[in-house]
Amino acid sequence: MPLPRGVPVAVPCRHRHRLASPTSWIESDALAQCHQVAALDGMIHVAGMPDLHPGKGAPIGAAMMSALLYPFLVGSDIGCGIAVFPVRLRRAVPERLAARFPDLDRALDPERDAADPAWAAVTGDVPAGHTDGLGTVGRGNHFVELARIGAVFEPGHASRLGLDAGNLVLVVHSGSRGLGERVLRAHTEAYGAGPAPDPAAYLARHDEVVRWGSLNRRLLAARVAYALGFEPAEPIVDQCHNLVETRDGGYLHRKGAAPGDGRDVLVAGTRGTPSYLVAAHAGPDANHSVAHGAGRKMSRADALRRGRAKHTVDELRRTPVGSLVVCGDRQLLFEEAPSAYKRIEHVITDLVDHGLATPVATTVPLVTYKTLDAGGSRRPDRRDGRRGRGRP
DNA sequence: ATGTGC
Repeated sequence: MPLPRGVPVAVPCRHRHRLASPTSWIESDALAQCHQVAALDGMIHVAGMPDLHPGKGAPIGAAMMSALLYPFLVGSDIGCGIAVFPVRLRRAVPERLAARFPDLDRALDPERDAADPAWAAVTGDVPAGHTDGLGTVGRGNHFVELARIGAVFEPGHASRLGLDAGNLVLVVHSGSRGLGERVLRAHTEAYGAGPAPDPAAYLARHDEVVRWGSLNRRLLAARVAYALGFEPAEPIVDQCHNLVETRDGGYLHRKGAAPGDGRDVLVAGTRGTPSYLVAAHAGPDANHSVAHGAGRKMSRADALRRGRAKHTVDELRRTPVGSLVVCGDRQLLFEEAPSAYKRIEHVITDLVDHGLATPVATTVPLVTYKTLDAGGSRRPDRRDGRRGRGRP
């Protein structure tokens, strides 16, 4: 089948270039990355989501359809996704619940933690036999969040999901904790950024990693459920936004783009603003995908520099919606500040305006767990908030 | 987003 080259980039956003206006802007760097990807051998169609932003070599917030499979387009965190679990708790006082959150930086050890009830989430074998890091949330933009259903836009749809205004949910955003990185590295060491000569072999390992990511989100939810005192349950939604799937005889790569073909997706806001549960109905123009979150507006370095000038640690740990952010790492707190992200409302408006999704309900944060660690080799606490590099 | 190196 002959395939076109140098295809156009469809960016379903109100604004196609970096703008000074506070709407969902698209950085020119990210757009340039889309055009680079569009020029790859075999590329058929590149769709940028409203949360598009620059990544390492490939854009984040993009769905890329190609006749050839390019592992680097999915990146190292294969299997990363967002799941939403029902929470049956009577009262939800953020301070009390934050204090009861389990340590999600510490892996569940099959031997030492053999008696932990959260293991019930594992039915069958652990994919790839990979028990390292099981039950940990990771870093970066990953989080585990107890939230309350806020606005309900589609009551019928929400009820079918078992959700009504005021209900509590647990939102889990986590990936494959190093396992996907191994799979990408194995390819990259042999073929660099080139396509997979044996797509089936890559896909076999990739699919295991995707299953591992989903299992780990269930484990995280189970750990939190037992610690907070409610029964673990199956997720209401669980969509992976870093993966490749076979479709129409080609390979659809999603990098920070959620499957949008008739599925329900949680589009993550920030640690301090609501997230949106949407019914996605994206067609071929958007490569059957929708945004996965608010999308970074600033690089981590910029967010750190500007955040330190603009925010105090206290105001980032107690947010405008009244939620608490459990984050021992001050640097991460600044990097992940709500002001480092686009406004989620604009991303959702863009999805709606382009007919890609219908908002069902919002989830409003109560407690967001990021990490208890103070961060790498950095010093745990410095008066001025500046980071030392390494210990004395 | 990582594990790893300064």
